[in-house]
Amino acid sequence: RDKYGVFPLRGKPLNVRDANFQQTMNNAEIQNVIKILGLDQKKEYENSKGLRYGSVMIMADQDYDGSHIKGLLINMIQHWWPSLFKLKGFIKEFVTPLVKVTKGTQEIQFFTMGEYETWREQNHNGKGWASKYYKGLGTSTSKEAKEYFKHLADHELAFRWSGAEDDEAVDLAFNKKRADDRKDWINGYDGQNVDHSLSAVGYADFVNKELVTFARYDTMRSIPCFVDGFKPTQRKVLFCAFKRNLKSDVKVAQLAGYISEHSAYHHGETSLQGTIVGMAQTFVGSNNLNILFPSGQFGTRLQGGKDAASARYIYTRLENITRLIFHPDDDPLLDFQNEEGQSIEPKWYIPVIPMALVNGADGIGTGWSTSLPNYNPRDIIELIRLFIHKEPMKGGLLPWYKGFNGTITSAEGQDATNYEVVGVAKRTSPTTVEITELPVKRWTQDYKEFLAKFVEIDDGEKKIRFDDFKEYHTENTVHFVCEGRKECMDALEAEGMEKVLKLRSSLSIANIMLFDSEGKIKKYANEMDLLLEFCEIRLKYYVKRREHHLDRLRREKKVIDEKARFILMVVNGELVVSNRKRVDLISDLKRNGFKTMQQIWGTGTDHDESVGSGTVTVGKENQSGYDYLLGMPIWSLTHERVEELKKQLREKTAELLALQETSPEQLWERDLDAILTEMTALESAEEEVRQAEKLLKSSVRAQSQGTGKRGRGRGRGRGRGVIETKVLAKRAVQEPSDAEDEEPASPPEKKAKVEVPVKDLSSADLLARLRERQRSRSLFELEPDAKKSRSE
DNA sequence: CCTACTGCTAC
DNA sequence: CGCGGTAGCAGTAGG
Repeated sequence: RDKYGVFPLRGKPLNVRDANFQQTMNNAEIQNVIKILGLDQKKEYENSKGLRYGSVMIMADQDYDGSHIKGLLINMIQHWWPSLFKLKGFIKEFVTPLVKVTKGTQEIQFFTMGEYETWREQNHNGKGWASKYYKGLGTSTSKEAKEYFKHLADHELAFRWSGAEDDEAVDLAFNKKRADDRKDWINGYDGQNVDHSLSAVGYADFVNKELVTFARYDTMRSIPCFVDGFKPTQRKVLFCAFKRNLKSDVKVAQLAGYISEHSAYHHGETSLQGTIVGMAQTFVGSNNLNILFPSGQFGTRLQGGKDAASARYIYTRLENITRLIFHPDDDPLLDFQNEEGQSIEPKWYIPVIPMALVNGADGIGTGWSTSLPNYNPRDIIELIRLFIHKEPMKGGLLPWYKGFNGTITSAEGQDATNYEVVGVAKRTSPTTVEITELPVKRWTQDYKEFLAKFVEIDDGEKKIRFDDFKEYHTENTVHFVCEGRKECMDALEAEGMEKVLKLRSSLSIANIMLFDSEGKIKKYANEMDLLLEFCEIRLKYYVKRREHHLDRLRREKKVIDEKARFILMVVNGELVVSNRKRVDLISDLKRNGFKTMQQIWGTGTDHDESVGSGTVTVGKENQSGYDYLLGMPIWSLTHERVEELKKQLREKTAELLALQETSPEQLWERDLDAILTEMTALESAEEEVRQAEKLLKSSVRAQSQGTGKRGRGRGRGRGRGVIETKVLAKRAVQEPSDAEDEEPASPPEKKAKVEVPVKDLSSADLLARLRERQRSRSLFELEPDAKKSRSE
């Protein structure tokens, strides 16, 4: 306690290299470190004299983000106190074991995966030893921590400066302007690791062997794969939704826990919860086809989804369309990964349509970032059909966002990478302008603050200003009604409403970076480049799918065939099974040409036979391979059973013939049709809700007229403890004059009971009913499995 | 013209 | 339990 000080950092420290003065001065973490060490900004240090400590030892989790944190701290010293950076033994790190193995009282710890793997190879794959992975510092117990400090020398690793290349390495990693250099840095990584068993490591080695692994990982987790459009975390969500067969609602927080457990997710659950919420959002500007259903408040366009309720209040399940897009027949073709013996999500899914284009993508990694807008699934499907019929996929696609009422057009004169997105404003009377749509990803709340500037100042100087504006938005639509003097409105119109009201924004497709099917990062010139590559791989996978299932059906048919023949021989007395030696029986079967399970399914396959009445697993206990015959219950050795099998055989044969006569292209088109049908159903349900909302809105507005309230102010922020739709419905009935959701300061007017027209009741009611109906729409049987899911 | 913000998965 | 700070890149909006 007299000689050591401990200071816990909170998350990622500031990258001081290109931060401005203000930001660094305001950064509490940096200021604390300076104060604790007694650092002097201007001083050149020849030794640690004048400092309050002789050295700094960084102790971070032994994971990628831990490496990043070490790097950021090194970066700070290198940038501000190069003399200390060079000072021998001033910066050190504390290394903790990654894996410990125990056998009785023996214990061995490993500081690198390399060491551990070597040991395993030399020790019969670690047989007889129990292994424990240390995922973070928190995995270690207090007792272990004390052990570490007792043997400090084993855990201490000093950083060593040996020349300009060390400074260059840190600059390469943290200079904001060197993203392109970092691309080469990451691509050039050869897989080497820092040897944590040594006593010192050079800075350049740290950067090139350890920090680079963070950079690589950061890019992989932030940038999606073009095949399914998912980042790894999103893929884990879908994998677990399938694994859990998520057909009935589960709490988002609970689902996140399930995913952590079943897909080797090693990060914080809030981050994961955010990913789940993002996959279920439906507001304009989010998903065109959400694969998870949002049951509860998942956020709206009012605040770009930031207004989502907490993960413990909201529920989700698979959308009906999800399994139509990620077809179960493709599952056997996927390359499922393995982590620490656990089968986890595949390298990528192979959706029927390119989901990367449908829902777009945004991501920021190290070295690379990506940005891809959304496109219309119907347009995409039309182009896919052209591809299927080997016609040229002429024309391109325009970005498209479901529910967006403005326009998106190719920017004129420019290169083909820019689009213009325009909202909607209309002069509806000499003194009125109505804004009914904002550019995509301009959120209503932000825009309201912008509009407020038009009413703020009345210095007589401003040519264009509003006296007032009112708001009649819904969750899904924008509606500002701006009132002002005729001269102002004339001036506004003359200058161009879209320009002055900032209803124009642009959208670029110049940075479409995605991982390809081989896991290599690749730049796509435009959406058609991506679509074409998708179509090619997808068609290959329809060929594969067809072959796989033809093969499966043939083998399944053979099993039924053999069973029927076997039973027939038994009941006809041609084969005696009772009271005989096992070996004789088996040689009888062989002589009669019966195939073993292994012969039918090929060697090494552990196929579950689920064709007959009893389920027999091959190759577990009995090696004869005839269990599927000899293991049949005695009561199945009847003529009736033979008839039943014959019927099964006919069905299998029909199925096989049908598939034989279907081309891969036809399979694809069939899947496309199914998606379109479901989309149509979804859209009509949404349309009903929209109509009901419209009806409700118009009646509310009619009632609110004449109250003379000003639709201006700071907004009331988040409604706490209430769901927005309920507020809407409730207010429509009880406080019609307050329906704009405004004026936080003034208490609700005390009124006598408001007469509620019948029309209102019914429209509010209708809306609620429709929402509920949409909510419970399901292709699947709902299962009352609350208890089951808990036990899982 | 340069700065600052935006988006998103992570700490 | 909610809020807020940090990284990383490319492009757009703002002062």
